[in-house]
Amino acid sequence: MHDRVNQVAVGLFSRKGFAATGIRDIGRELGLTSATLYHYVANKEDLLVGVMERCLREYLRGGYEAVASSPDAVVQLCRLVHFHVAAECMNPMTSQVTDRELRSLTGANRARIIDLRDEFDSLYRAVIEAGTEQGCFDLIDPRVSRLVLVEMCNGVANWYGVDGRLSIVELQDRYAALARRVVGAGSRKRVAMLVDLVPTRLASEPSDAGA
Amino acid sequence: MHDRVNQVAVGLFSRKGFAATGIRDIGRELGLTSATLYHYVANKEDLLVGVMERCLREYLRGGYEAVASSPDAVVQLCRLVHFHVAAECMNPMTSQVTDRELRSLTGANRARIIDLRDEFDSLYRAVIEAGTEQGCFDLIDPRVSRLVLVEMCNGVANWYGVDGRLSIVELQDRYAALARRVVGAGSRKRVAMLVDLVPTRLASEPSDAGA
DNA sequence: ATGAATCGATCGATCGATCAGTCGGATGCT
DNA sequence: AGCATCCGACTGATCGATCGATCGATTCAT
Repeated sequence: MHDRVNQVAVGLFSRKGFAATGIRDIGRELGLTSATLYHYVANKEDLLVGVMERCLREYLRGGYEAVASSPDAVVQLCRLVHFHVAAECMNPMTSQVTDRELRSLTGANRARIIDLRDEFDSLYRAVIEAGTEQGCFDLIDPRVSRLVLVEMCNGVANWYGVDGRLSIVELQDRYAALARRVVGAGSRKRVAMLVDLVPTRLASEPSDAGA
Repeated sequence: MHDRVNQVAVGLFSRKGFAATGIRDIGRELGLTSATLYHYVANKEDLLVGVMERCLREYLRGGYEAVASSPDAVVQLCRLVHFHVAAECMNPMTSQVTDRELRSLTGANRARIIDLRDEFDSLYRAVIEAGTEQGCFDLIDPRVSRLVLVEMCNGVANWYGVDGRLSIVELQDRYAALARRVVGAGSRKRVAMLVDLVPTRLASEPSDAGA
């Protein structure tokens, strides 16, 4: 039941935003009273911060695995982007909420989530530094390149799902190729992708069956 | 005074979100009662939709000008990205609100803003089609490339201002170079930038003097 | 005197959250 | 088997606060 609460909440947070979603809205969609909801959740912000933290930890898990899977910076980048894109596709609503609702958090919660998000960004920073040291990147600007890479991958969740003309695998390949262009790593070298590096379908991601 | 209302509103909408911002919050920051605010604004949603529409119309104005300034698709892309990036830098909060608060609009307002946003996206689509016909682009995927271009430019507003280590001009050049890489238009050809294609500082953009 | 700007008071609605209490099934004791 | 107990799920009622919005009245410059 905890999962169902998270799914319904993420669905509403993603569609209407955290502040515009009432405790009663979540309960109604579950056939519960708002009072009952407090049996599963301490308060509204804890519900949000829990979703965001579990999402970011999954991103970090896969991100670290992708970067650690090879010493070659080009391979690292391709695998990181591969994972990032697939994770966004499999959890579009959860990712959207995690991306956009930072402003709804207060105090220590906000600080904790910011740290996790920064830690994920640092994976891209590490890959870019590795590529620079290895001399296999032709960077226009390290910082701007990193911001563009993160932004373009995060953006997938904004349209994937409503526009699913491409499969996840097709999208992964296109994004990896684009990422190589962004960092100036030619497409000469062929990169073998790990098939066992699979993002998790988060428990907070709505099944879409109710949409 | 209408401008000051818009500026304060955009500042709060950008920081806390539309739904989490109360009418009284806006008034307080202006030294006004919530009742007085209704002398300048019909209602809360009209305040938001006005800001968004004026923002998008400015984006469209400059976008059309950029694309119409040359028949060469590479030049069109560079100038479009140049303008887009500069507009985001000069109006980060207004752009952020326009990007993120679509969900807060209802009915006809939402439809109207979606149309304007789609019209702006179509500028990128037109440039990509022109580049394809002219044979000067080496595209990985037309649709994905367009989404990535729009997303990476829109993303500038998310960090510019808090991290202003680069001037607008420096950022424009880096983004234009990255955009050429994304569409596979080599950096061989030199593109002269129009200096008179300048984005407007919107009346709704806070002066930052109060921050 | 006309009209824009401003106010305090107030409307009904909704907000997040709390409370005491009901219900049914599992558990443990005799 | 019979009874007591406990606990998780759940509820209606209600709290104080705040929400967007409206009203008549007042101020003030032209």
